Amino acid sequence: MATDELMARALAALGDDGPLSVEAIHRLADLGDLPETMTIAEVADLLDISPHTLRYYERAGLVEVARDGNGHRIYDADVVRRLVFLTRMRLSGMPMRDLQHYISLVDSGAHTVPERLDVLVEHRDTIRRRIRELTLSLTAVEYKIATYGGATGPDVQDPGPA
Amino acid sequence: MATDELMARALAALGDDGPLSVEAIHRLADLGDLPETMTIAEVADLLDISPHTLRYYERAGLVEVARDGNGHRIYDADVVRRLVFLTRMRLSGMPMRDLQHYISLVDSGAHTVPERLDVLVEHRDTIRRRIRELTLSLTAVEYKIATYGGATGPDVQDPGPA
DNA sequence: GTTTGCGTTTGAGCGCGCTCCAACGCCTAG
DNA sequence: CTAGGCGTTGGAGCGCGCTCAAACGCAAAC
Repeated sequence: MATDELMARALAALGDDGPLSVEAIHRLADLGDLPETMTIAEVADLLDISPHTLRYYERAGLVEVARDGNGHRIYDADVVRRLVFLTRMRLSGMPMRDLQHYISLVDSGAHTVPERLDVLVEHRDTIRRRIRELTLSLTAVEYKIATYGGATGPDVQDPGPA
Repeated sequence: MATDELMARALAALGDDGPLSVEAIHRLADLGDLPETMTIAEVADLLDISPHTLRYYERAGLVEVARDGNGHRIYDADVVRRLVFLTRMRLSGMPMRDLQHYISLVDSGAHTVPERLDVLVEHRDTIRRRIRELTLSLTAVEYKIATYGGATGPDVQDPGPA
C-alpha cells in the first residue's frame, strides 16, 4: 500500500521536534473515514480555518456546496476532500488565483490533466525553491545566534564575543 | 576563518539544482567588499529591492540614512550591512513589526542583547517550523504528481493510473 | 537654455487573503 | 413565547507590505 511509503517519507521529513508532525501526518493521510456530510462548522474545525474562509473559498469559485432545506451548506465527502487539497495548497503558498486556475482546469474535464500536472510541477518547484531559501536563511540566523556580537551588520565578519 | 564553515554549511544545505545557490551564497558571505557609500539605486540593486522599499524601510524606522548636499540619501557600509540583515530577515518571513522591535532593541543599547537573542531564536524556530510544513507539503504534492488520477480528492487513496 | 535623469517629499492606492458587520431565518430549549 | 445558537447574504473593512502619483530640485549633456 502506498500510504505506508507516504507516511514513512513524511515522518522522515519531519525529523525531531514537535507535536505538529502527528497532527500533520493525520491530515496528510487520514482521509479515509470522512462522514458522508458535514456542516460548515465541522469542516472549519477539520481544516482549521474559519467558516468565513470556507464561504470565501466558495465565493471564489473553488468549490460548489449544496444546501439543505434551510439554506445551510452541506459539505459532502468529495467537497471536503477538495477542500483538504485546497487548504494544503494554500498552506504551501499557492496563491488563490493559481488555485482558481487549477480548479477551472479540473472542472473542464479530463483533457486538462497534462496542464494540471504542469501546475502541480511548477508549484512543487516553487516549494523546493522556498525550502532552499529558508534553509539558507536558517543557516544565516543560526550563525548569527552562534556568533552574536550585537551588531546588525555582517554575520560573517567580526563575530565578537557571544 | 569562520566564513569557510558558513559557506560549507550553506552549500550543503543548498543541494543540487540551481543558479540561485551561487548568488545566494554570495549575498550570505560576500559582505567584505562594500563601498564606503552607496546611492539608493545602488543599494536597491544590491539587495534586489526597489528604491521605494528602501525609503519605506527608512520611514518605518528600520534605518537612519544620511543625506548629501542635494538631500539625496547616502548609504554608508554600516547602514547597508543592516539592510542586508533586514532584507534577509524579511525574506525568511519575519514581519515588519518584529523587525521594528528588534531594531528598537539594537538602538537601545548593549543591555538588550539577551532579548535580541530571544527574538532571533524564536525566528529560527519559526523558520524551522515553516521548513517542516513545506517539506510535508512538498511530499504531498510530489505524491499527487506521481499518482495523478485527476481528482482533487485524496492524495492517499484511489491513486489511479499515472 | 532646455531636456534628461536621478533624486526628494507627503500621502494615497493596491493586491492579497481573509475577516467582520448588519440584518435576517430557522430550530430548539427553557 | 422568547431567547440562544447556528446558519444565511451582500458588501464593507482590515492588516500587511509594498508601490506609486504628483510636484518638485539639482546637475550633467546637448
